[in-house]
Amino acid sequence: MEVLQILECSPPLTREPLDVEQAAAVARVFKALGDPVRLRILSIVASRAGGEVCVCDITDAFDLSQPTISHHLKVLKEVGLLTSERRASWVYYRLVPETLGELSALLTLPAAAAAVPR
Amino acid sequence: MEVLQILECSPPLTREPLDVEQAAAVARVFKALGDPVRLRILSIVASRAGGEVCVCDITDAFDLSQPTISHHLKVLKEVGLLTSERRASWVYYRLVPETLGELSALLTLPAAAAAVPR
DNA sequence: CATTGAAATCGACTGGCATCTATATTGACA
DNA sequence: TGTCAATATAGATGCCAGTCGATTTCAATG
Repeated sequence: MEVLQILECSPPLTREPLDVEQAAAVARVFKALGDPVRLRILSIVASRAGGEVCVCDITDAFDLSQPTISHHLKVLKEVGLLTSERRASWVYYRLVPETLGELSALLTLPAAAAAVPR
Repeated sequence: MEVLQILECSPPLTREPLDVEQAAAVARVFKALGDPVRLRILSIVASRAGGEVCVCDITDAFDLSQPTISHHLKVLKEVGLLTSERRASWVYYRLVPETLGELSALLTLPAAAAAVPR
């Protein structure tokens, strides 16, 4: 649950080695991203104007059973990449931008290395 | 092998949904990052001044067998995060910064969402 | 050319994960 | 309150992945 807090304290990979605890927490998040279905789900939610996506819309986008989609949503939620809110009969998921931002920062290159000539 | 090329063509997650092929390629890389041992290995290599790390140094940093470390290095190499070079009896691994950079870009938030006030 | 040390490959074991079907829960509404 | 639709949970199954010990490959060097 405190994945985001650990992410906030983890230095970029290029700065210093991760300690065991940091590596475990960060790996949990990347593992969640390490499935093509979850990546597509995340990109659907993250790119949706308005920020919200109903579960039924996500399910329609895949050729998978409803429980399977529900499982993937749960995984993404558990690692802090998504949140959900129920309104009436429907559940809406939205991105947690902070978590994605921390991950991006973790992978950021130092300015020198970022310049890639030719 | 063309993982880097697909990464280069993949839009940020917040921009538009990934297609099936992009998601598969990107997931391969994130799956490689989804193991705490590999994350630590990567951070050791990425943060090393000089850019190079000998396998023996990596092995020493873990309480795992040499074949296990070798296996993890192979995984990181297969997804384009590391390269290796043999010199004399030793093999040196170094980071492929482009791949890390592409991943970071993939997770980048639009400027508006990136501003996270306390 | 034999030996030694570094690293990779092989084969086996085991635990975990993606997926499914079936069932439960939740909320709306007649 | 009973039914229906949307999600979540439970349980089962088949496969993949992390780890190990044993072995092989490769290069240096005596």
